[in-house]
Amino acid sequence: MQPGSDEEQWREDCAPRRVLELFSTKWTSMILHTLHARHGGTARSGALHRSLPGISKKMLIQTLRELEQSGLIERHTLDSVPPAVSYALSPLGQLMVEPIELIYDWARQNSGALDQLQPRSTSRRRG
Amino acid sequence: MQPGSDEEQWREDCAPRRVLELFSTKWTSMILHTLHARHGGTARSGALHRSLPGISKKMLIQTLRELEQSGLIERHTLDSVPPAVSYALSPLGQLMVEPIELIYDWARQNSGALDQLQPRSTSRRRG
DNA sequence: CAGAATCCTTAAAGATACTG
DNA sequence: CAGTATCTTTAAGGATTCTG
Repeated sequence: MQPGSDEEQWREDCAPRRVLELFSTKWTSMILHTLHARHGGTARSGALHRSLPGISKKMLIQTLRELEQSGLIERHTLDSVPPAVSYALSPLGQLMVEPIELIYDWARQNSGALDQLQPRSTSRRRG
Repeated sequence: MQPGSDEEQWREDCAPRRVLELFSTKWTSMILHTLHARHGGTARSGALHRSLPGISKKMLIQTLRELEQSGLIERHTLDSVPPAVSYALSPLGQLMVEPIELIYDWARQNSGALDQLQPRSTSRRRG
């Protein structure tokens, strides 16, 4: 088609790819979605864990750390015994929830058509 | 929030997760996007390869095979020498391009804010 | 040109046990 | 409750070589 038009989007580091890279790890988008859609933006670790059936404690904490380092969530701790820790979407995190909800909404609206989607023979992500 | 509301979306096999799983492999969404946005839905293998800087021939063919098996693209071959093969978005593929373009559009519109996104220390996806 | 066949490296994810 | 520390598995992705 137009070989050289809008060259930025083919760069390795363009915005779309950064967003998609965020979606490429198993739990990232699900945690952000759950935090937003099920907990209104803030939740304690345990509550979040219970909202995410199938996730291991390790993957939960690890992903939360990565999200924190990316500036998408904030970790708030109440120095009590037993410890109480909550995670909240940062402003940037609230922004990143937008495309995630776009996907969720679109997918739910098209779930009928998506049933035709054959799962890949390879991959199947070691779940 | 509402613990038990809309229980489907927390299932392992819900539509949103199937879509996101498709995005989880490195080249899938980029190939579909390129096929659509740069080639109008159909392209020959070589042209596609040149439109995707950084992809290896192996990953291109492998991902194309998976997309074909998922019913998202169709492989058309002209039995000539040298061989000519083209790949085209199927109706289902054209549907799946929708959420991909949603992401691309959203990301381009918010590329400024996305510059704040810190890359994760781990991961960095072996590219 | 389009692709198959190997080999290899690493990271993503899970299991399990332990700590304050 | 919230989190760390290992250990292991496996598959995703890449490099290279070969073929019709």
